[in-house]
Amino acid sequence: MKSKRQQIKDQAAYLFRKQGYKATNMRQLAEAVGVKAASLYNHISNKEELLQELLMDMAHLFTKSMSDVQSSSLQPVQKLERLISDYVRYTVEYTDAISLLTGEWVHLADNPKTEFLKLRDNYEDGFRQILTKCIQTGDFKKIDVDIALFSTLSTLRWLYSWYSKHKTTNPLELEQQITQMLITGLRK
Amino acid sequence: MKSKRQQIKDQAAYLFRKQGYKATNMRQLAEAVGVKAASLYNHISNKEELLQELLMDMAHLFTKSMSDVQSSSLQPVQKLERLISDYVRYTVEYTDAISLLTGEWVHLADNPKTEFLKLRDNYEDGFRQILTKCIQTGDFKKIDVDIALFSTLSTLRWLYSWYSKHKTTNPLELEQQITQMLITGLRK
DNA sequence: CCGTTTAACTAACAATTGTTAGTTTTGTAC
DNA sequence: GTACAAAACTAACAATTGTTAGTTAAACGG
Repeated sequence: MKSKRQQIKDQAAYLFRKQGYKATNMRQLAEAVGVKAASLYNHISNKEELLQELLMDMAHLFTKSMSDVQSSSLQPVQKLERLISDYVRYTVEYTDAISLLTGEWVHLADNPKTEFLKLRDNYEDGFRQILTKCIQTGDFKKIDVDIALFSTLSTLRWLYSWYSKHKTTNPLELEQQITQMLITGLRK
Repeated sequence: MKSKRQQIKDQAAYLFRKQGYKATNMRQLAEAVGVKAASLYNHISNKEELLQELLMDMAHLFTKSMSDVQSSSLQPVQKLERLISDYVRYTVEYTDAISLLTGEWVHLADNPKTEFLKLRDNYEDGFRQILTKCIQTGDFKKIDVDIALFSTLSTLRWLYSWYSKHKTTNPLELEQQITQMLITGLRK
């Protein structure tokens, strides 16, 4: 059974996603949890802590994914496929929290914001290095690596919204379709 | 010279993008315009009107782009290329306002929200029809059309954030790189 | 049972919010 | 220069916000 704290975080993720962090107030959150607003403070210290933890939980997930892939002995293209696979899995499992990565981090205070963006940048850098390797080995064409990085990450970052509308698709097939789309493109 | 109303809208777009609609207050907006908060109401009727107009201006831009392409006699693949080209142009010209399309529409009241989403859905439908045509003609492989649509639109919708970091790239080259990335993929 | 901790409640606070009323200044047409 | 409209200002409002204080009820170990 889930701790009250986790229940609060889950509801917060749901509401922050649907309405945005700033537009969600503690009374709404409390009602969703089934409690009065003041009672929330027996389990959390303040509103921003919720956003902070939700975002950081996800950021650490991706940091782990990246460092696992980096320290593996896979080929560059396989590394890329593994990153995509992880991303799809996380999106399916933590749809609400993942959705916050897109825009809600701007509401973090300076310190946690900096920390969050550092992790985000590290992830992007790791991704870029792997893409670069894929080009060097000749597996990928000599496309602008920043464009490739941007297009790939965009697709992955929007995945949660797509998944919300197509929950039926099974994750494995989804992952394969996306990988194929990104790697071989649209043209026959 | 720009009207005061337009100046207010421009600053609103900038602040809404940077901080979010809910996190931006009328006193901040007023200061950015160089005026006291109450004076804004000589030019606008309320805060939400600003968000509404910013979003609707963009939505109508895309609606126009789509209907122009649809009524043209271009080949399906050329139609797609034209849509991408328009999207890049708009992104470069209206970066701030375009960025609001991503997440800030949730703060619209029910009525304008419905209207906005209708236009958005129409655009997506038009896009899907063109992609379907590209597959039927044999120009594109038989990929899941919803995946192709989703991946393409994701890349376009995130473009504003990429452009903000790479303002140096000229739009035409950007458009060509993105088109190539989407259509021929990464693999050599 | 009892004593202690945990977690719920009510009530209220200080701050911030969008907006309005009323007034003064600025600009323009004659 | 006077009259009128446009647009700025000051001051204040009602509502909403996150959070705290103080208190009561539930849960639990001995």
